[in-house]
Amino acid sequence: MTDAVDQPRPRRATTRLEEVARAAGVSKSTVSRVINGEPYVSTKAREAVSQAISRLGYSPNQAARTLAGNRANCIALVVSEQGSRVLADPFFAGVLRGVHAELAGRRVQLVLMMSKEGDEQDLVNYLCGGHVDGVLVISLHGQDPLPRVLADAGLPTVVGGRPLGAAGVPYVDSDNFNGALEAARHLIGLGRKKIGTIAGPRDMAVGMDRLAGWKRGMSQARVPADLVAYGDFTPESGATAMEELLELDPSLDAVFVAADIMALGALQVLHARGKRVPEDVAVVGFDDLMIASTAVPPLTTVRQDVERLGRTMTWRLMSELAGEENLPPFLLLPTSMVTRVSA
Amino acid sequence: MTDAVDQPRPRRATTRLEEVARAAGVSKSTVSRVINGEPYVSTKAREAVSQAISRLGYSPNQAARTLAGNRANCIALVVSEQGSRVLADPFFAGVLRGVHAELAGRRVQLVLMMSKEGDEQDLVNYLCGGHVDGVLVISLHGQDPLPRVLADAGLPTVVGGRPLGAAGVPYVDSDNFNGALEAARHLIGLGRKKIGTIAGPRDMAVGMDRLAGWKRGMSQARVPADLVAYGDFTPESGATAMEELLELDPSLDAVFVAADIMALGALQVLHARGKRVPEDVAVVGFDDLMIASTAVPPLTTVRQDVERLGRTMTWRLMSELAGEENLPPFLLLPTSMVTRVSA
DNA sequence: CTGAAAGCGCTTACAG
DNA sequence: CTGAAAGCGCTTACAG
Repeated sequence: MTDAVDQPRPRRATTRLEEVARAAGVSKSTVSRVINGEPYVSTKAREAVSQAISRLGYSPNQAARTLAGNRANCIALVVSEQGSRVLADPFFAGVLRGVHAELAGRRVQLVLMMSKEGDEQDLVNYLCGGHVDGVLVISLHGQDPLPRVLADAGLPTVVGGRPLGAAGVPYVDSDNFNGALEAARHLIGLGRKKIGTIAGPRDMAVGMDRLAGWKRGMSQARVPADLVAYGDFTPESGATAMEELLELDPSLDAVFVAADIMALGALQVLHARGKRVPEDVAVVGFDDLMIASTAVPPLTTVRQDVERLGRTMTWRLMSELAGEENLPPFLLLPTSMVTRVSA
Repeated sequence: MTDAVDQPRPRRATTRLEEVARAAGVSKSTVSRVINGEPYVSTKAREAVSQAISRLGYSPNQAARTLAGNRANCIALVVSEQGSRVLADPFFAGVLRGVHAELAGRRVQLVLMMSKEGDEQDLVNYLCGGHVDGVLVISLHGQDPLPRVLADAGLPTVVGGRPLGAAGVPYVDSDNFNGALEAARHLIGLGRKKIGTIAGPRDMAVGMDRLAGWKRGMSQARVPADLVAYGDFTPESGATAMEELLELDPSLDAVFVAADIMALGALQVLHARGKRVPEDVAVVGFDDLMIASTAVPPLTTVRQDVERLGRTMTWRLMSELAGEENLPPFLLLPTSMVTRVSA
């Protein structure tokens, strides 16, 4: 049970606030005020403290700050274990980079947690136990009530991707609907007549929204939208779905694949079936992963800015923590078509 | 400067150890002992406490534990910003998954930090300030002295990938040398005569070791090893390097690419030049990323188990923190050839 | 603008 | 095996 860190190591010799106070010739209170950027400190005191801090290489003890200040100076990024395997690594890494970029300069640490099937209660206990000031949640599946639970507990929470099971909790998402709509238009503009789609999972908002956008684009142009197969954001599922579509309609001449990673599998099947891309079948992906540009042929795709998603989530959360009001309940980030060779 | 979390929010109403003690009819000391799995507690007391804990949904305040116990129950994963962009996302995500898997069940949190050019001192101050019990470092470049500095400060540190600038600091790495050697043998076994390589950066151990392994494999078979071009673990650099090799020797009939991600670029160039893979040119990659199997043609590659790398690093660090002795100074994880179509 | 003092919620010798 | 008490290093009213 308690595997933690067993060894009772000796107290590390680190400079404390008291020593800074002594060196600067002021009280601990004043040092604390300087550290926390409070306004009512004389310039003289402020400078003396700053100098002492850098001379002594002082770094405040976070545990003490948290305990005394009732503020963790720390936010959590929660990823559903399942999700991290599926929605794929590039997504996760991109969000993480954005979160970090936005956190830079703020004195806030990021704790990473993965929610495992069965551990939910522990996770909620921990998060609501005052260890973090707020939570960022990504890779939600189905009707996962986690964000709802956290928000109800009064913990500021921002979700990445529209949460299906937690309406009302603030979220940031790429504009999947319009991105997919644009993809459909692009294909239609190319003069394609038999346009299919490989959609994402039916229990994820990202799957639903991209499918809905594609359907809207098709219906706006009065093109039938009945060539639909589903995948789960893996290349294998993309391959299988492509085979299904080809079976449904061998004369299909275009396909919108709701994720680049599935498009890879689809391209492989088209290649194996002797279909030339884009001559016989035009293909549009979604995401614009690094691999889209090196696919054979280079993949035309709908770009979403995952790093910006991470930045925006973090900004939204930090704004709330700073007490800002009238924050938007959700934010939709624009996508853009990247035209390469496949369509 | 102090952007932190501004709002002085009301103290969250959370159960404390004292309430658990009262509910269980014992002292705070005894509750603490149960929580920390100490031996000298009567079964009766232990059970009463356990029940009270789960009934009250108690979760210990980590800040208080850290402050009182001089133990952070927290380790840091430090990624060099530059590295995270280059050595690529799948690597990072895989390591992270392994770290988390190994941490599961231990009461240790993971704090993620990215080291930025210029921030080194802040980072070192923070890490050495007692906020974490140990550090995992990945994606090191060149002669980065960070691990050396941390280790010298007495902070248990484990590096992922052989650290060039910090000899003596414990590390875990894939056996890049032997993996590359095997790749060379595979190509030679196929009867190829003009075998080139696209190596990784010259300032990274992973680049050096894979190049050295390939050279050894070539020299063991008395095949000249002079067809070498360098890339930086991006598809673009792989493409450029492939062009260089083709220029060096148009009759080249095989290439070992030191990373799948570069192999993607190389395949693209071969395709554009009308070279059939594997008929005209056999290609072997390294890593076995998800995209290797969906490359056109599916890529034969040297598999490294990145998740296991993360697990092993974590195990090594936690073992040290637990006071275990005679731990290995470094660990090399085996790689394996995955034969697909490209070679 | 500044300082003395209380208190955050735990752990840890110490005494029993 | 158990409990009372001190103390970890900060922040925060409070009084000046």
